[in-house]
Order: sequence, then structure tokens, then C-alpha cells
Amino acid sequence: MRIGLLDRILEISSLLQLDMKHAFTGTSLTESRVHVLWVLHHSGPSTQQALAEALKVTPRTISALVDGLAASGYVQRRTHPSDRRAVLVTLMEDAERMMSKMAADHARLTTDLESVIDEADRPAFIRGVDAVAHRLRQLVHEEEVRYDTVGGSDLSLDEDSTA
Amino acid sequence: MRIGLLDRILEISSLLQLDMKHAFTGTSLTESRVHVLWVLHHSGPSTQQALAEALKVTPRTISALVDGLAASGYVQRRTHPSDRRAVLVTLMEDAERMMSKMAADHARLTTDLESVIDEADRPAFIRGVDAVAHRLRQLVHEEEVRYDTVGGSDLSLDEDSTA
DNA sequence: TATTGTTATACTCTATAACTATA
DNA sequence: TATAGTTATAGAGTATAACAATA
Repeated sequence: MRIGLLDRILEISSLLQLDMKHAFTGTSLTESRVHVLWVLHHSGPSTQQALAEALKVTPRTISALVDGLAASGYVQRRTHPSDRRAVLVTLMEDAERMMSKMAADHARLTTDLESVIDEADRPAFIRGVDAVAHRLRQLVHEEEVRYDTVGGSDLSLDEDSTA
Repeated sequence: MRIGLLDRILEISSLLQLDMKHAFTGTSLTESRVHVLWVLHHSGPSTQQALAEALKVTPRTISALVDGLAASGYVQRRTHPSDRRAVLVTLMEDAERMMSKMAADHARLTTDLESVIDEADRPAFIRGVDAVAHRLRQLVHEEEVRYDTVGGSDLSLDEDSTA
């Protein structure tokens, strides 16, 4: 067995990450901050709770990310119309324009990547990707259940402080 | 247009990352540290320079990662036989055993993921994955060249301090 | 002079815990 | 009592710059 499917996918993941990283070096943007902007662009003004769920991080982390984005003028915290505890993180106009450009780049890259796959292979390819994604969702979900009940893995040398 | 290829791949990436994260919560291991161990397991004792190249981070970052791994007993710094400036980061015996288990898990997951793809689709699927990986390598390489010469992107609101 | 790794410093992401204001 | 967000604190990853020891 040479290079397996998993290694190929991992390489693609790391290449995509590199691609993102390159796109933002020299700016105040980072992957996490862009992730916030991406959610705002697609969902509209959102509470920090909603952002925390979308990014799967704690609310505290969102506070820090929003601080950074606000300092650079990408977003603004606005008062929530009906809940005075909450805040609506809102994209500024320039940032909205920038995100539209980014979405266009995203669509362009999608087309680009699809175009390098032989047309005859595409349906099978998409089926395969969906099957893999579905299986991974299943596996991650199983782990989350196990994790919430017992937790931990046997892959480490660390002392097991469960005792 | 519904969900495009790129979004599907990005979802798979994030699921794989989650999967890794779950596997190591509760231990002193992290994705970066495991990456170091993985390289050591596959390449044998390595200088920190070599590790820096493999992980595409600065040597300084490797110092910190190796410090953490050494403190937990995963690796040891040994003297390089022919270059007294260099150090050979070496897997400890227990860690070596652990990495063999991890490699087995990795192989198992590869098989698992392959098995959910319809057998008739597999050849086309692999061709597609390879084509996409190849195209991404090309794109990242182009960016690296452009980045080394001019640098920066037009995707940000930050002041351009090139002036 | 160039290379290997370190110390010093700093920024970002992330988490938990305690707290404030509001529901 | 529960929820939204913050302050306080801490650990990890990362980077640049200056420096030591060795090639």
C-alpha cells in the first residue's frame, strides 16, 4: 500500500490552509477572524453566542475575536433590539464589500478545482466526497457521545488522573 | 448552485481536525506536537531544522514544541554525532510504541473511509482527489512565488504600509 | 560567513472561572 | 435561576530579532 486516501485528503486540507494563510499574511486578518466575517456575511448580524456556536469555540473566545475585528474596523457591536444583554455583531460596509469579493474568489476556486477533474469522473467523485463526509460526521458524533460520558483516549503517555 | 466541491472538502477538513482534537483532549498532546511525533516516527531522529521544514514553521517554534514533548517524556534531545551545533530529537520507547498504535489507527481509518465509497466509484474518486491535490499544489506554489516577490493581497481593509 | 539552536519579546487563539447586567 | 458578555488568568502556537556556539 502506497499513499492512502486519508493522506491524500490530509494533504489537500493542509494545502487549503496554506492557501488561506497566504491570502492574509500582511493583514490583521487570521483564519479565525475570517471565519467570523464569513459567518456574518452569510447569516447577517449575529449575537456572540451564535458566533460561538458557529465556530465551535467558547463565548470568551468570540469576545477576543470581535475585539480584534472591531479594532481594525471590520465589524461593529450594535445593541440588540429586544435583548439588552446581547449584542449584534455587524459587518461594516467596507468589510461587507470585501467579503463579497472573498465569496467570489471562493466560487472561482470551486469552479477551478472542479474543472481539473475529468468530466466523466465528476459524478463518482462527488458521490465519494459525500460518502466520506457522511462517514466522518458519524465518527465525530460517536466520539462526542463517548467523550461526554467517559472521555479521554488511550493514545498518550500522560498519567490518567481519573483515579 | 447548492453546496460546491470546495465547501464539501472544507467540511471534511474540519471534521478531520475535530476528530484529532477529540483524540487528544485530556492529554498533553496537541495537533502540532503530534505532527512532530509523526514526523519522527516516519523519518527517525531528526534535527530541529528538519522538523521546522517538515512542519513549515520557524526553528523557534520547534524549540517550544520539543520543550513540551520532552517535558512529557515523549522525546529526548540527543547530541548529533557529527555536528555539535545540532541536536537529534529522538522518540522515547513508549512514545514509539504509541506512535505505532497511532499509525495503525490511521491505516484503519483509511480503510474505513475507503470502504464507504461505492467500489465502482473508487477509481474515479482517487483520480479526482489526485487532480485536486495537484491543482492546489500548483496554486500554492504560484502564491509562494508571488508572495516572495511582491507580497500581500487585496483582501483586507488594512492600511498598505508599503508606501 | 553561514548554520543550529536559544533567549527575549510579543501577538493570537483558546479555555476555565468569577462577575455584571439583564431576562 | 438562567443567559449574554466581560474581566482575570493561563497555556499553547506562532513570529521576529538578537545572540551563542559551531561549521
